[in-house]
Amino acid sequence: MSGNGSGKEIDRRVRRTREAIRKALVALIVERGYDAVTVTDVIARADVGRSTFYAHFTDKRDVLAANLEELAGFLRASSAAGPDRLFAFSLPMFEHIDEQRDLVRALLGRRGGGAVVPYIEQVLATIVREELLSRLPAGAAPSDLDLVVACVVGAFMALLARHADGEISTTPRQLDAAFHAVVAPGVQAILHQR
Amino acid sequence: MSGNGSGKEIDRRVRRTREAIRKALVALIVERGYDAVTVTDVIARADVGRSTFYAHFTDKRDVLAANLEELAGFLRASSAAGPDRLFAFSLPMFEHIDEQRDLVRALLGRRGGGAVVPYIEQVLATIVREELLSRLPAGAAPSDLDLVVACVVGAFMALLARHADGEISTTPRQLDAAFHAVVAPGVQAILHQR
DNA sequence: TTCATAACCGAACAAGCTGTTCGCTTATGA
DNA sequence: TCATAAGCGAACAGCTTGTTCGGTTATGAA
Repeated sequence: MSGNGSGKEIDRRVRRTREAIRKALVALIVERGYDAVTVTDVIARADVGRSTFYAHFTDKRDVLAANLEELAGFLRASSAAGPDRLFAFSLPMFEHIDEQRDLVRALLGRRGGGAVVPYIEQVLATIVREELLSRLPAGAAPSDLDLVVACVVGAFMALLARHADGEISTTPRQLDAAFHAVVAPGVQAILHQR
Repeated sequence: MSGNGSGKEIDRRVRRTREAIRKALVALIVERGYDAVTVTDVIARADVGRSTFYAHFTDKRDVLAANLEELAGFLRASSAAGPDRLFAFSLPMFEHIDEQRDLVRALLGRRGGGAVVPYIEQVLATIVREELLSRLPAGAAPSDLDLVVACVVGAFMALLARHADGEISTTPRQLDAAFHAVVAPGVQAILHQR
C-alpha cells in the first residue's frame, strides 16, 4: 500500500505473493464463479497466510484491480488505433475476449458476479463519449448525449456478456457486425442531424 | 411452495407473513442496498420468526420473485398494447419506473446487486425477439437475430439502470426518445434488408 | 362454538466466512 | 553480514446462514 511510484523496484516476495493470489483468484473464479469463491479458498490455493492476504488486499474485489487496469488500457489503445471508423474499439475488444476466453469469461460473464462490469462500463462510456464529441462541431453537444452513450455502451456490454457466457457461439466479426448494424445508423443520424 | 393454483384461497396468516417479509425486504433494500441486507435484518423488520422465513422462502432472492412476476407482466402487457410502434414497451416501462421510483431503484440500480437484472433481461429478450420475428416475413429469421436482440435489450437496460440510479435526471419521454433514436434506425435497416 | 390442524414462534445449534492481532521465522537487498 | 521488511499461522470475536424441535396460537371448517 505504500508509495507505489512506478520507479520503485518491488520486493520479490511481494511480487510473488501478489501474483500467486491473483492467479489463484482467477483460477477459482473460472472454476466456481465469483460469488462462490471465498478468501479462505484463495489463500489456500495461493498457499499464502491469511494475514498476508489482508496485508496486500482489502478484499476479493480488490485483487481484480490489476486485471481491470490492464483491460481498460487495452480498450483505450484500441479506440485510439483506428480513429476513422466509428467505435473502432469494438472488433479488437471482441477478439481480445475471444483469446483470453477463460479470464474474461470469469470476469464479465454471469459467473463474474457483476463485480467488474461497472468499472469496464465506465471506461467504455468515457471512450464513447469522447469519440462522439470529436465528431461533432465544437460546442454543439446535444443535451442527451449521455443517454446516447449509455445506449451504446449497454448494447456493447450485452454482446460482451453473452459472448463471455458462451451462450452465443459466434465469431468476433459477427459480434462486431451486429453491434455496428444496430447502433451505427442511429448514432450517425444523431451526429448529422445538426 | 405447494400447489399455488390460482383458485386456492390462501390462509390469511400465510398472506400476512409473506407480505410482511416482502415489504420488509424492499424497504431495507431501498435503505441499504441489496447486498447489505441480511435475512436476519429482514425477519427483524418483518417481525417474523427465523424458521418462518425459511418455511416460505429459500433465500433473499426468492422473496423478490413475486415483485418480478408483476414487473414482467407489466412489460408483456405494454408490448401487447401498442403493436404498431416498434418497441412499444419502452415508454410505458420508463414511466412505470418513474412512478415506482424507490422500489425499482432498489431492484434495478447498482444497489440492486444485479440479483434481478438477469431475470428482467430475459423477459425483455423474449418480447423483443417475438416483435422482430412478427415484422419479418415468415421463416426469414436472420441467423444473427439473437445478437440484435441482445443489443436492443442491452441498450434499454442501460438506460433503465442509469435512470434507476438517478445518475441522469431525465423524463421518461427523453429516455424513450434516446432509446429509439439510437436503436430504431439500425433495427429498421436490418428488417427491411431482406 | 368447538376443534383438528396448519402456521408460527424462538431458542439453540453447527458450520462457515471475515478481518484482525501478535509473537515468531525467514527471505531480501544494501 | 545483518537490519528489516515480509510472511507465517494460530487464535479470536463477530457475523452470517440454514436447520431443528417442542411448545403456542390463529384459522377456517363443521
